[in-house]
Amino acid sequence: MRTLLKTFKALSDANRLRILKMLEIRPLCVCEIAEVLQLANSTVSKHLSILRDADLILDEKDGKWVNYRLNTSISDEYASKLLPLLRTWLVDDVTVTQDSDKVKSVDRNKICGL
Amino acid sequence: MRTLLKTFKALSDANRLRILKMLEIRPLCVCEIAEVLQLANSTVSKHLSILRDADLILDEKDGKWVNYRLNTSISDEYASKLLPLLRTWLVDDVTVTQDSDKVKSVDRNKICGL
DNA sequence: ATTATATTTCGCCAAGTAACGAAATGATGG
DNA sequence: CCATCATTTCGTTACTTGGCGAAATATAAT
Repeated sequence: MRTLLKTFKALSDANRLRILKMLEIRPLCVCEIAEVLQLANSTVSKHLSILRDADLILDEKDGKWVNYRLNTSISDEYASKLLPLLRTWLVDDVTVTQDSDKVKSVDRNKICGL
Repeated sequence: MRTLLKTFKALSDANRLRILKMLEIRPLCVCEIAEVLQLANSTVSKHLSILRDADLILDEKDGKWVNYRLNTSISDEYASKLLPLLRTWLVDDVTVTQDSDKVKSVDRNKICGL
């Protein structure tokens, strides 16, 4: 129950859903996500830790960056069922499609060092 | 997005998950649920309205009672996918199985008029 | 009609959550 | 080693949420 609740709570925030939909395109680092969502890096970092605690995403160090990507492990009871569903949802959502466009053009080397 | 968020938020509370699992057994009225969960009727009524707003359950007047039951409509985008998943989850949860036992023995004519 | 019962709505309080900036942490590159 | 940059953690603030009891609503029974 505890784990399932953690998962649903993680999915109960608009910015976290936007992050998950962005990660369907490709892995992203904190500052790329912060740029697209127009949120402080610390806020995005918090959202990512909540998604990671719910086993919805995984993190991977890559030099000075941390890449976050969807957890596609089929052994995970909840993520393996919910993430594929989410992939079929919000496909026509205006905000989500705008985010996707931004993700495709964003470059971490340009935006992070502001 | 708004609708999906409403659905996930509705699923993000332990008592509401317990209610949904109880409704897998049979339709229930407010006071039966309140008896099993040991919560005030007004609290249960609030939970039920949240689940109803998320289209996860339906209500049906039955004399002085209101019966709540799972929304099994296959046309509902989110409920039709999430409720079947939930049915496969929490099957071994101690609290949920205890609730199920209580649901099978509870009688609205005995407990409601306290 | 009046009383009783089931449910909903309202107002309140305590606990949890999302946001930010500032400070702390960890890794890179001179 | 030292400076830089990405990320995380911390402290604060505003808002949301879940709980209750009391009052309001609606139906049933006398």
